[in-house]
Amino acid sequence: MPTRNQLLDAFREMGVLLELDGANTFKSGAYSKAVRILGDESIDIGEHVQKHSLTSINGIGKGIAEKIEEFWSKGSIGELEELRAKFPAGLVEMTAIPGFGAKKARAVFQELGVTNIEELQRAAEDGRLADLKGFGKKTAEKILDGIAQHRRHQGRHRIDTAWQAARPILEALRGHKAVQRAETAGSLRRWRESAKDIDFVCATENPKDVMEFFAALEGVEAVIGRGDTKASVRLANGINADLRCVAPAQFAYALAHFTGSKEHNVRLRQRAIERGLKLNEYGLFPEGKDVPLEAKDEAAIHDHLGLPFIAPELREDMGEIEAAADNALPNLIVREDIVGLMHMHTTYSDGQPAVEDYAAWAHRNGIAWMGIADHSQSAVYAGGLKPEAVRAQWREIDEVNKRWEKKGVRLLKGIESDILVDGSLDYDDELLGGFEFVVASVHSRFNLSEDEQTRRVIAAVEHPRTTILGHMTGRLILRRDGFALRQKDVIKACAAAGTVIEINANPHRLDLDWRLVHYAIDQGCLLSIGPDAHAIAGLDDVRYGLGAARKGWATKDDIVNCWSADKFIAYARDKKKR
DNA sequence: GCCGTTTTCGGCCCGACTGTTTTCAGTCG
Repeated sequence: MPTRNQLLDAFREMGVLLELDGANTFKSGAYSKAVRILGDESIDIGEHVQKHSLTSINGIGKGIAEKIEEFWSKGSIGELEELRAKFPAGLVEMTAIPGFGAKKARAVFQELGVTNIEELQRAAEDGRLADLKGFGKKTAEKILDGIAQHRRHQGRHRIDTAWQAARPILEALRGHKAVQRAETAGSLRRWRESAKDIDFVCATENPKDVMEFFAALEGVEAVIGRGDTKASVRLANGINADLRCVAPAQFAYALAHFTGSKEHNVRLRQRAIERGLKLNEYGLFPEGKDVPLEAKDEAAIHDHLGLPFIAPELREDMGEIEAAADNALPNLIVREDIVGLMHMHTTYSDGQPAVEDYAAWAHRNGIAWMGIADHSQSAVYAGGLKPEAVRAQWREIDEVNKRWEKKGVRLLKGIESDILVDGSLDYDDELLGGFEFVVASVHSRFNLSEDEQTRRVIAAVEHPRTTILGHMTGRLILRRDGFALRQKDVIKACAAAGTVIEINANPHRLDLDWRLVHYAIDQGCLLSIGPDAHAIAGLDDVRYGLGAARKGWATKDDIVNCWSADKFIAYARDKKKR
C-alpha cells in the first residue's frame, strides 16, 4: 500500500515535470495544489479511494482523482512515467535552485544537453551557459551561487534558526529614524516549522535610506538584489532575507500580503473580487478607483472584507476564511494563558539544570508549576533514572517545594518513560504510581513496521499510568522524518483513553505536527505544550510550541498547561483508576 | 487540471525585480 508521502512526492514531481513539458501553468499548478490539499492528514486517502469519493474534495477533480486511484492500486502513475522518460531526473532537482525554474531547466537541457546540477555547474563555469539565448554572464554567476546555496542548506531553515537571524535585524530596522513600523512577515510570522527565507516589511517615507541601511547591516554577506522598495540579501548564516518598504498608509496591506500564505492571499483576493474590490499589497481598491480603502491595521482589512481578524498563524487556507465568515474562529490560546510547564530534564539524567533551577525560573517568569520529567532507566545513553534515583529525586523535589511554595511555585514529580518495544512502560506499576504524571515517549526501535509501531504506541497510550504521549513521531525537522506510524489511529486511541498528546516545543521536533493538532482537538483530545528542555534556555522554546498550538486552532481549553497544578495532577491520578 | 444559481467553456490573483532585451520572459512570493 503506498503512503501519503509517496503520493505527494509523485505529485510534486508531476507538477515540475508538467512545467518542464510546457504544460498550461494551471495544469501543473493543479498538482501542486493537490499536494497541499492532500498533505492534510485528516483526509483519509485510502478511504476516499475505496469509496470513489475523491472528487468530493474541493480542488480534486476527475483527472487527479484518477491519478490517485492509479497510484493507490499500482504504486505508479502512467503519465508520470512517460514524463520521466522525457526528462532526466536531475532536471527536477535543478528547479530547486533559487532563481532557476522550469523554463531555464528546459532550455539548458534542450540547448546544452545538461541533465543534472553537476553538469549545470560545469556549463556555468566554462561559459557555455552565458552564451545561451536569454542567459548571460550574470545569470551564470547567479546560478553558481544558487547551486552552492542549494547544496549548503537544501533551501530551508528551522524556525529557531530563522528567528535568531531575524530578531537583531528587526530591532535594527525599528531603531532606524526613518522607520515608523517594522515587522517580520512570511512563514516566520505564521510560525511555520521552517522558513525558506526571512521577510521584513517597513513603513517609511524614505525607502532609499532604509534600503541602504538594511543592505549594510552587520551579518549581511551579500546583496542579491536591490530596487527602490525591495531588497534581498544573504545573511552570513546562509539565510536569505527580503525587505519591503512601503508608505505608512500601505503598511497593513503590505504586511498582510507578505505574511501570506500565498494560498490564503489568493482566497482573500477572490473574496475582494466578489465584493467589487481589488486587493494587492498596496491596498484594497474599489472597482475603477485608484484610492484604496483606509486600513490602519490588518483587522481593518479583514473588516473591509466582512471578516473578523484572522490571526497570522491561521492563514494557511485551511478553513480559516470559511470559519471567519461564519464568525466561528477559535479564541486562540495566548502566552498568558499558560500557567504550567511540563517535560524538562535535570542533572539526574541528561539535563544541565538542577531541580531547583526550574523553580527559580518559574518564579522569575510567572509560571505556577513545572513538571520535571527526566529519562527513565532504559534510556541508558541519556542517563535514565534507576528506581533509587527516582526516589532520591522525589525527596529533592519535596525539599525544593518546601522552599518555594510560599512564593507560589510548585514542582511536579514526573518522568519521561521510554515506551519499550512491546508498548509497555519502563518501570513497574508501583513505582509508576508514585509519579504525579508520566510522559511516555519512543526513543528506540524507530524502524518497526507501521503496524508494529502503531500497536506499540497505542498500547502505551492506553496504559493507565500514561498521562501524556511525548513527541509522537520522533521526527527531526529538516533532518529526519518521523517513524512509520498511523498517527490518526494513535490520536483516536488517545482521545478514547484520555491521554494528553504533547506538542513538543523543541524547534527540532514540533511534534505533534500542527497540521494534526486541529484534528486531535476535533477528536476530543487534550494537548500539552512540552518544552522538553535540557537547559534553562530550552524553556524559551515554549514560544514555538505555542505557535504550533495556535496554528492548530487550539484554545486555552484544549491545552493542559492552562490548568492549575491540582487539576492536572487530579486528572493524571483519576486516569490511573480508569 | 479545476470549476460553475450568469457559465460544461473559458477563465483561473497580482505585482516586483532581474537580466536580457529595447518590450519582455522568467522567477518569486
